[in-house]
Amino acid sequence: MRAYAVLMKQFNAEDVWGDLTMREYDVLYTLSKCDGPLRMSELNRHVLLSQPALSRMVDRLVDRGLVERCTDPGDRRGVRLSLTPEGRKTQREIGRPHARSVTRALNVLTPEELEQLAVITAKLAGNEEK
Amino acid sequence: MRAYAVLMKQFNAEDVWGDLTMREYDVLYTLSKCDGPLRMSELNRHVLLSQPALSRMVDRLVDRGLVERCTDPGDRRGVRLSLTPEGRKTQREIGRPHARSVTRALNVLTPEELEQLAVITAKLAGNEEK
DNA sequence: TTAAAGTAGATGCAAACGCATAGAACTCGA
DNA sequence: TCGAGTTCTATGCGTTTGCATCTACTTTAA
Repeated sequence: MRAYAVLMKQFNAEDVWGDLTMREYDVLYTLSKCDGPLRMSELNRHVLLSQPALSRMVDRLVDRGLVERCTDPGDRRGVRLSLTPEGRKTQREIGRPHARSVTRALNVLTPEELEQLAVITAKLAGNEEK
Repeated sequence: MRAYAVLMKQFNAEDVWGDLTMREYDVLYTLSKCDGPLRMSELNRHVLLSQPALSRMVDRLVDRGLVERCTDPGDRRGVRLSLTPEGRKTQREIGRPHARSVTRALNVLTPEELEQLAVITAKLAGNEEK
């Protein structure tokens, strides 16, 4: 957790975020990865935010033309979220320099350690239920 | 980051926090570790919060009698923060069950992986400057 | 078929956050 | 020793967050 705090502060201090917050970028990034529309609840699993907070954040991103929200035809109380072309563009523009920051931060690790970290985090993230 | 989000949501869902938030506990925990009074800025390095937010959070913890704030005699613009006995007690009461959650979460890792994780996070956290 | 229970997402509201900035204390060179 | 620059923490203010709750839709089972 200490490591996470340190890294996040570094990333946050990097001047690459344009007029997005890191959390907003996180949403755009997640949407850009799992292509195909995502459900609110799916997205919520990836982002460290409460469901109402995420709901309103998506509101704002929709208002700003970065995200599209359309009701799921299969389950009409659900929602399908996807990036607009504009949103995809924004994500890429910010993602590029951010990826460099991440690479730089991870440079202190040896290749074996990187590999180990990948395995470990996958295990931890996979352990979703108690 | 995915792993962090998953773990944090698990921990947050655990019903062990009493009337503290996780962030507040984080402050109490940090103070309990580095014994001897901490400076605001030191504390801020450990906690993922902006300086003003931390300042106000300490306000609240002082009001609630968990933390003590006295001006540093050596540098009179600075502040020395320490737990009150009450604060120490609260930290321990919450820390115990929380530690169990953490242990449980880390149980999916092998002892070697735990060791590797410790090394890796130490390296990442040590890399504070760009 | 239909009422009860369950699930997905939205909204009211008070509390907490971040940004910008202020104020007070220290430092250092002239 | 005095003023410019820096550092440490606090405060004003608009925005965002979380909790509780609500609405709307789906599922279950009688």
